[in-house]
Amino acid sequence: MKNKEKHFQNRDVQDVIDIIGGRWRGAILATLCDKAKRFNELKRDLTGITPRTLIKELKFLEMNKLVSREPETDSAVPIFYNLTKHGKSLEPLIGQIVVWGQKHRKIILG
Amino acid sequence: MKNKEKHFQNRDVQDVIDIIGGRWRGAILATLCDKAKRFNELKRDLTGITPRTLIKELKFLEMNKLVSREPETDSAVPIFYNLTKHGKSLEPLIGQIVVWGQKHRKIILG
DNA sequence: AATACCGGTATCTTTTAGTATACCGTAAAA
DNA sequence: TTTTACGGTATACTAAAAGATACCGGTATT
Repeated sequence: MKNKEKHFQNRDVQDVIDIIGGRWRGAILATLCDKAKRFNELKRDLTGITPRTLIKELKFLEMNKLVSREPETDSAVPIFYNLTKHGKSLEPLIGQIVVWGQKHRKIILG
Repeated sequence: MKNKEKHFQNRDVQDVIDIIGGRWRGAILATLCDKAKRFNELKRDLTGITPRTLIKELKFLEMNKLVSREPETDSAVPIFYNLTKHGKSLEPLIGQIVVWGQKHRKIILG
């Protein structure tokens, strides 16, 4: 197999799935594409998520530099979660995912 | 919020994650982007997968019309798994995922 | 005739992800 | 001053995914 023709490494795909996959991460990122949100705001928007899961996923996304929690300095000011610049770079990808998903639904149902 | 500015529905993203997510599905699809493969060939390429998991995921992908198992007619001819046309339509998406993943790795490690 | 590969299935155990629910300190609103 | 919202933490549980391992009938190979 020539290098030019070489295809995706499994790991490459898996790395990304590990990040945006799972029950909630894609949804969290997608809803933050909208705007920065506060903890309880997220909890309301992501119907059914428990605080434990939410905080766990947010921390994971923070660690992966996709989401920021601001201000880092303590107290007095309300805390907002937002996409980082890096997180925003996912937006077109998520957009394409959504488009494909809608097409897919038609094929499966139609 | 104007409709034009309306953002992704959580469900849209989740639907797709449900399909390409999970420990192996992305990898299976990615490796089938390469070429049609036989069961044991897939098993070798997807290092560490058990036959139980492989057959389960293949059936799932078949049900979702992303992968075909041919020939359907029984026996005598070797069985190949391949992407369907619909499955192939995932290829650009997977490509974009891979690109983003590589960029992401640099950011996390660098 | 024996061995090995193919395309799986069956059973059991472990791991992981997610759920349920209660609670806590702080701050602002009523 | 009692209540409510915020931003979580703690503990315990459950269900789903995945792994380990053995096995099986059919075909091809030696």
